[in-house]
Amino acid sequence: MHTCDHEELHHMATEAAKANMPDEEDVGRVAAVFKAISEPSRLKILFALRQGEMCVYHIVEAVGGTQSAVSHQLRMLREARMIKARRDGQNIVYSLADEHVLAVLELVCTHVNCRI
Amino acid sequence: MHTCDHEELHHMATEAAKANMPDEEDVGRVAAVFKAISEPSRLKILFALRQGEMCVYHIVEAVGGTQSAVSHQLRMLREARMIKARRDGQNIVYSLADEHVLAVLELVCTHVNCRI
DNA sequence: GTAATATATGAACAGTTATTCATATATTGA
DNA sequence: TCAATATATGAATAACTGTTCATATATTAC
Repeated sequence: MHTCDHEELHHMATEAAKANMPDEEDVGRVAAVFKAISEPSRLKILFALRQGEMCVYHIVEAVGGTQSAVSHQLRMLREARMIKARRDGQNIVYSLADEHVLAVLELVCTHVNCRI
Repeated sequence: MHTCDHEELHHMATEAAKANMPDEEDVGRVAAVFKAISEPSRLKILFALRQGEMCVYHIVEAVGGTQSAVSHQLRMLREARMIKARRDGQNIVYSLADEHVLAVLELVCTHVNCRI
């Protein structure tokens, strides 16, 4: 049996934690969002799109890498609803999905002392 | 040569994006934070610690899994400065690192329509 | 000192993921 | 219709990551 100095306090926290734990599905959806923006290559795309909407060719120019790789990454960001796409003639134009995206980026940049 | 309807506008965005892109090291540090909280198992630990500080044994109780797995996860969260640790006798007591952590969680939960 | 408890860690394996390559789809202009 | 351009995608592979198992470290009680 486990004991620690703050046994009762911690045990109450444990019970509360279990009671207030989001269900597996919600945890998974939140994790998926973080996973989408946890790779440097995808993160760069988000940083680039702070400047406004861009088509794929220009995103490739801004962040580097091949068209194919960027396209795969764009799909993941789109599926996580971090960016949105619209067609404009031959081009697909991407932009940040909503204000949450920028807010999260800014929060974490502050957290790691990175000025953006 | 690439062309699109908003050629000049996009090109300016591309140039601005390159100019304002954080350097590789900063991108990496931001990505590392998101990576740390992009696994359901680690995310659950953060959700659990919303209730207050807990020692490892109680975290294991709250989130499930083995002591070893949880311990590995705790290390990653600690290295990403999402949680902090203090020793209390035989126990190591963990808690959320600062207010940013909760703020980021709440933002993303809102984003995916998950009430926490 | 030893035993017991709490936590951490290294190595190995299994599962996941990012990139590359080749190719497919969609749009435009002729 | 066909050619050119822009973007997307399936499959394969290489790199990465999470978990498990065994073991190590640190603290307390005796």
